[in-house]
Amino acid sequence: MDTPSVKEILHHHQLRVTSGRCDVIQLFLASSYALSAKDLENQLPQYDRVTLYRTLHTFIEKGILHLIPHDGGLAYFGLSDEIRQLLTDKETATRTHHAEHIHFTCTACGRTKCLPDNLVPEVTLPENYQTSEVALLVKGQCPECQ
Amino acid sequence: MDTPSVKEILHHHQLRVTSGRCDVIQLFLASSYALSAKDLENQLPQYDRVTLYRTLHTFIEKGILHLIPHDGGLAYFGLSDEIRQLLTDKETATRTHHAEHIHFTCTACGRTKCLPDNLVPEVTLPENYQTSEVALLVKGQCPECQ
DNA sequence: GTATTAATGCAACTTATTTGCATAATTAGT
DNA sequence: ACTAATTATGCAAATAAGTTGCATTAATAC
Repeated sequence: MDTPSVKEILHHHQLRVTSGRCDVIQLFLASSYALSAKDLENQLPQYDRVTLYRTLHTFIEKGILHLIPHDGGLAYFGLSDEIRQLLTDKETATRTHHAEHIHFTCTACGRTKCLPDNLVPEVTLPENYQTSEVALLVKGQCPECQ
Repeated sequence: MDTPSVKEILHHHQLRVTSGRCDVIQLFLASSYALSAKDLENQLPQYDRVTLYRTLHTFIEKGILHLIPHDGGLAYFGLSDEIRQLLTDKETATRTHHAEHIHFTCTACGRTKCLPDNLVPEVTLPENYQTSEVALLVKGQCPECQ
């Protein structure tokens, strides 16, 4: 059905290995851009909308995907850093893990990409605010659109 | 109907002065938190849903409001910095204008607040990415929830 | 291979947002 | 202030996004 490592990911999270879940993970791996539920529907029409929504929720809960902050009223998802590193570049898996991400949205093609999280700077907030997580969203033009 | 300065804002943007638009601006001024279309519906039930949606869109186009990046499937809006400064603290209107914002979402009460944009740090992106705008989203606990 | 448990698909529902069109209100020019 | 021109509003209805219940099917543990 699949490469062994995708199955491993599911096993490690106590999830049954189904073709739907494997296809969803593969799609995220292949796309390198953040995807919405709508994107999944379009690219995996063999599965019911409801199944895709439930898969997304399950993956969020298990930490396989994360929600990507976005301007409009559409939820976007991306592979969490741990998973991406496990499945693609095990060599670089030693780099430090922040709870922080940089997301880049191209104003030309509209796509959102997860960038390496190694350049998130320190943030200072007003008094009495406690920080638990920092998300950095950058808009501009991506390499493909220049 | 209103304080003169709200009317001025509408005039400056070539928008007709209507009670709906004034009430929406007043609501944003009063709330100090980001609001969704649903929030407007709840707090201004005298206006039709459609009117509120259209008002939000008009204000976005004119730069009176901005969309606030958000995790989930709901669009959130906040007064743009220019407007907020014009209407609330003209004394501090001399501070530098970035195209940058800090938004703070409290994990306890769920509300999102626009913070002063004076502490957005420099961001370095990979090669061939052009930055036009940086949005910084911080999650944690707000002063009221501690 | 069977029992157990979890995932899927379908139908229907709720919530979010948009569009068309007739009516009402605002503004510019007198 | 009065009328014409133009824009905003409300209503109805449509589309889009996301959810829930339940019966069926598939995956796993033994």
